[in-house]
Amino acid sequence: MAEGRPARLHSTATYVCTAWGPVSPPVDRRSDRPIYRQIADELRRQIRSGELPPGAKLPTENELIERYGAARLTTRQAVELLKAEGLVDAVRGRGVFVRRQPPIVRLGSERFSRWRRQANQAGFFADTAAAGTRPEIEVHVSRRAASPELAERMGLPRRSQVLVRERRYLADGIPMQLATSYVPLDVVEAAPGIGKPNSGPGGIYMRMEEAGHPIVRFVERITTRMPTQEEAASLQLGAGTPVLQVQRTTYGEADKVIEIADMVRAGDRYELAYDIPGD
Amino acid sequence: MAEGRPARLHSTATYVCTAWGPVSPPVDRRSDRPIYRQIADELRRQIRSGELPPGAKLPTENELIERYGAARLTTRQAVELLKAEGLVDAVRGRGVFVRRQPPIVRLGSERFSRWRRQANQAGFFADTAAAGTRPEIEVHVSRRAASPELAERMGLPRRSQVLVRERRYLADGIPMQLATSYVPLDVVEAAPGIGKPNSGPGGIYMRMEEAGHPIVRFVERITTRMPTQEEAASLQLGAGTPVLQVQRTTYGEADKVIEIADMVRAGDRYELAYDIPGD
DNA sequence: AAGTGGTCTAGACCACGAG
DNA sequence: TCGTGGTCTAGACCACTTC
Repeated sequence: MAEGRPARLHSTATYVCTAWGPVSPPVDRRSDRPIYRQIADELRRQIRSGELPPGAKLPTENELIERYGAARLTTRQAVELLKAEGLVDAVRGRGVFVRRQPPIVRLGSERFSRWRRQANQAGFFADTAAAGTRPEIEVHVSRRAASPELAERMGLPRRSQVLVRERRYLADGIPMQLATSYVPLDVVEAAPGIGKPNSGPGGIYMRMEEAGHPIVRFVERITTRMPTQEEAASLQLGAGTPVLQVQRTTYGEADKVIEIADMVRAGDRYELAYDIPGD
Repeated sequence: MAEGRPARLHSTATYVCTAWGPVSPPVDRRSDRPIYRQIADELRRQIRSGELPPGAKLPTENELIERYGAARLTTRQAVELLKAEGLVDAVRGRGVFVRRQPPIVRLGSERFSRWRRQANQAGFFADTAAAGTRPEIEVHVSRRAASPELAERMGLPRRSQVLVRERRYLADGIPMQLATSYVPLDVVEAAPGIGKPNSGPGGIYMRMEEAGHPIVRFVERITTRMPTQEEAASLQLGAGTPVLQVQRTTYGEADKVIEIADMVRAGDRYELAYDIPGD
């Protein structure tokens, strides 16, 4: 395309300004900064400044090629950079678009209060109710021998059997988090509801407290990292979207570990809040 | 290179096995999965399995080209994918290496206890002492008018002046976090040490409590995202490394906000832990 | 000097979406 | 059908590291 014609600035522009030079800042080919980074810098600036608001369409590859006089791969490298930064999404056949920020769910530590559990205001259903979204939970329950690491974390003898609850949580059909919980079998025997896919109103914490395993405290450990390929697919994460990894330990009386929960949450859809006493 | 010769598997391999087919799983050119993804899959598998342990050198581009019979750009795309996932680092002139995991600093909420403050065991110096590393803090102090958003967060009238403390924290010369704190001027007047770059033993929280502004509670809000270019440079983050963004609000008596701290922490160097009471 | 990864060009064919 | 982005090839020159 455009063979034999002089490079133009915008495929839809009038010719008036083409005689005066580029409208978009041209690349400086003598600069140490690679051309693809210069192009990315300019697009990034336009996104940050709001010239290209969320949902806006970036120039097509052919437009970038004409605008900056670069090869196709060079313009693609620029867009790849923005994709890795989580700023844009490419859709084959349509174009490249500035990413829209999804609504953020705020999880406060107050949602662990006993009052909430007893009022059936705890857990994912309450989280979605607060956000006005439709909850959906995929559950798989099994029993298996704990790995040495897991047994260590739970204070159990090696190779102890544990109940395993694997879940995927969705709000309005959008995957929010993956979670795997492990519960010692003596706790499950005291509160059989825990072993069912649907653990009933108030969730497994309510079942535990009904069965004489009051919850004394939780500890949550938080890290972040890029998702594995499997996590990115299961959570439908865009490129350049990290995950929050939350590892929760639930303690009953006498510091007994009554649950371990390993969670992987979509990093662009959650905000976690914690209260810390001043003394 | 290798013009006119049939593609071989390893540049250093004997010819014995080449008659039998590739040693590394070959790419399936009829598969729907792009070749560069197939190459990345194989390298990722070797990294996860420990065949390529942290610090190990990946095959060079020329080796990958011969091994998989692909073009140079195709093998580069595979390595680019692994870089974006944070699994490897490329060093010009040397090669591509499996990334080593840096030591992780665990921050527990107990470090906010009054006991720690009074024993001078609070803050970044105590964090590094626990980790056995040498602390370094770059501080810039200024005063400026609060933005409307900041005034809102602090419960101050619009355009109020606030003290601004901007810091960069390093441990053994490695950048760990960027932080900006805002303190209302009446608190600074009561506790002038807060306005000095070195706020003295126990830090600004100790100064506040000495000056009759006891700390009642903290709230920390946590999100994750990819760093900006500036943050990635300042924190010396490798490709594919997200950040933890922590926004802390410090409350004094009568729910007065006595400090706001916005922190950006290297996502691969921190683990945050919080205690949550069971009631 | 040789080998490594970084950048760039000029083509090609394909799958997908919209008109 | 046409324009879009996705994949792939076969070259080229460069900067940097190692020997």
